[in-house]
Amino acid sequence: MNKLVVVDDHTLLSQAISGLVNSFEDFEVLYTCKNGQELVDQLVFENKRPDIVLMDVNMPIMDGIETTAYLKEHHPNIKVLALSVEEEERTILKMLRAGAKGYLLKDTEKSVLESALKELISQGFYHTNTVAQILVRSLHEESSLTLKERELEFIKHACTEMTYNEIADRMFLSPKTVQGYRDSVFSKLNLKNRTGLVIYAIKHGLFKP
Amino acid sequence: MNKLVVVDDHTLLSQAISGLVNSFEDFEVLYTCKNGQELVDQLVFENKRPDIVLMDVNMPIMDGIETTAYLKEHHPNIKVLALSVEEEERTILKMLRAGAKGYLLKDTEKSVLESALKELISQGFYHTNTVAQILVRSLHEESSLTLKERELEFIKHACTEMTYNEIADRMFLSPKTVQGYRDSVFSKLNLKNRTGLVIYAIKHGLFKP
DNA sequence: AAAAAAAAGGGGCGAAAGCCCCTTTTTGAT
DNA sequence: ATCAAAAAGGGGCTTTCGCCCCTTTTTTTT
Repeated sequence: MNKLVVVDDHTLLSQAISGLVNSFEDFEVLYTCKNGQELVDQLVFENKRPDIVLMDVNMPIMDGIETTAYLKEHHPNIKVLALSVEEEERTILKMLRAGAKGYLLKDTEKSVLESALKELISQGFYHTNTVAQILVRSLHEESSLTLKERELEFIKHACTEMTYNEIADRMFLSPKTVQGYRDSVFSKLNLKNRTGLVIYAIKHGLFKP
Repeated sequence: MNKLVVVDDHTLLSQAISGLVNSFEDFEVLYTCKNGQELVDQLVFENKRPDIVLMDVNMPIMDGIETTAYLKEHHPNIKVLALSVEEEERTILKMLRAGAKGYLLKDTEKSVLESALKELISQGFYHTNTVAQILVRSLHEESSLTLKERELEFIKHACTEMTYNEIADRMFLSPKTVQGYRDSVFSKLNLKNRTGLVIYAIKHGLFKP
């Protein structure tokens, strides 16, 4: 019997999915969580560790990407199957990069869910044609996650005690444009704040301290 | 003839000092500045480079410590003589660490200023007994600039995407206490914001990225 | 030439950061 | 036992951040 946990802030949906999964052979849902934090809290109990987590991407408190990254590091045996309405390439890539073993759109057939779960157990991963295409495409033609020239410039300036307004002055741009760079960089790299950006930049050699 | 520049936000004072210095043999004041930024702006002109800068510590825009550090890096030939009302050990040490060749209190005799300037030219530095004592003391008994254990802990947490409130939770402290650590760390290391702290921490091995 | 991306700019708003001030509690040393 | 610190906590305020939204301008593609 494969143990599952469903993580989704929409309680109704997570309960509905639980029922569905329980109707599959060899699969049972241990419990549901409203966000990643709840899941992390539950994982301290040995008997509450699932084999698979059905993870929503957009959640409050601790979102799917963050939670998946956490699981990858602290519970590498738990397989994450992302379940989302998001069709955006950027989001899908972020989830996969965080360590998800598959990515399902919420409007897929229940039979697809079942075969996805089965393949997850037997193969270790499951990817629809769409996702597979995106994966391949991301190898060639720069992905939407790639940082632009101007954004890289911005990052170097952000690794400084300058305020964004001062950075705007230095780059001969309006403050609003610089804020735009910040927002897109945060989104691409899945960062919460400037501190995170500085650490990222140094880790990846974008800025030498 | 040794060329001087006086940098002080109190125009009257800087003018008075200029007059005084001009009355000394072998010394003349080129011009005065109201803050470090003005000085930096002037230094692009070859004929405006002084031998000595009489530098106030507390100034708006760009303070004495910052300006001295800038000069140390970009104009190492220019000698900075700090001139301040600040008697605090921490401030004095910060100025000297930034590269000042001497530190005079504003209530010293004009004869002391004259001999300080002369020694600055002949010896390269000038230190009163008081300052010399502080320097020696700072070698033994931990200086007030030394980071405490708890502050070092805080710094590690600050190199994270956590907010200060989250850091407080993690350290089992009130947010206000953590804010206190931030303020004292900023003051001791002469930092403007958390970005600066992260860079400092990584540069000095307090945090490994 | 038309359509589609990309780059630049902007409004508004709540949360976080930063900076003064100052008090209480704990701890350590004489 | 007393006194002086260091540590912890706090009030109040301004600025900066971060995050939505959305428009205009420029460049690229077809």
